[in-house]
Amino acid sequence: MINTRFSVAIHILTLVATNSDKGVTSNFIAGSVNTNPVVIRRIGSLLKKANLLKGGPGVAGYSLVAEPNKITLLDIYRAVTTGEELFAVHDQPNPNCDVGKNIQSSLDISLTRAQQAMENELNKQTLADIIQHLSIQ
Amino acid sequence: MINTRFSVAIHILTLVATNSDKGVTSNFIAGSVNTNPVVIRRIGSLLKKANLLKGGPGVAGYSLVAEPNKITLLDIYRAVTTGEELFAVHDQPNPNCDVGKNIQSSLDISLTRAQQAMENELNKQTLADIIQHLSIQ
DNA sequence: ATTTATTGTAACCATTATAGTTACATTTTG
DNA sequence: CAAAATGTAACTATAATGGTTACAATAAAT
Repeated sequence: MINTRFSVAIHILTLVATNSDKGVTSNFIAGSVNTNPVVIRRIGSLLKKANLLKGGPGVAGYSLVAEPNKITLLDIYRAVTTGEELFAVHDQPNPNCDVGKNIQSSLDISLTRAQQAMENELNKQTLADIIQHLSIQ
Repeated sequence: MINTRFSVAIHILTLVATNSDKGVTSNFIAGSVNTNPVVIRRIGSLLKKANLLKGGPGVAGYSLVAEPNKITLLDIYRAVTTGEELFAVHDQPNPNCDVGKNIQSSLDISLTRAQQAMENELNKQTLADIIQHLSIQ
């Protein structure tokens, strides 16, 4: 299971997008996510490195760098999973076995396709879609 | 990152498929995967519950229930991730916040699509594809 | 029948990841 | 200068993961 940083990151960006009038502080966000403000700042830090969020020490609250319909879920996913693979593959299969010798590259072909398919779908959806789904419950 | 049980499960089934003459024991498999036989038997147990493998106490080695081209990677994925979601969502968002109140169902819509896309791709690939990739390195 | 080899599973352990927390330096605003 | 934020290091508790030992249960071979 992929950890909650991705869903929390989406939550953060959604709050910033829908409260652009107020100062959306880590404290405010933590109250909505129901966690500690440091957890928010930690993920906020990743989102800033990915150029999705603005803000900094002294500045009260975060703001978006781009419009919600320009921020894809893939952008957010990549921000919080900095380049890691979706599927782990076991380390040291036996090189003296025909299967062990080649299984990693064989797995790589298939698992990369699955990851690609997921990322393609994330790339079709934006923060604006998330916001829209909020209202039509 | 998804744990190595999935890739080890594929490795196990590949060995069983390509060594149907010999008795493919947990010991033999462990030597190829490079782990402890109990780890293999543990995953083997899941694959038996999913009706992908045959074998049992007293019987030396495992054998396949179906032909490799009838076993999809999705079958294997489902066997080792017994029904759990791909993406974790944080637990208790604040119900007194418009975003917190609805974010879980909004996330569910989007993340389910991404999981579906991945599973659709896994469903297109079979154990036979894995075996074929082994030889064309 | 007895021996042998094997699987199934419980129990335990070490390592790692995760999320929460405290503390404090840094920075901007007023 | 004071107040209010953020950034980040450091520490903690909890849980997941994979490895290991141990042993009961089973089937095959002799």
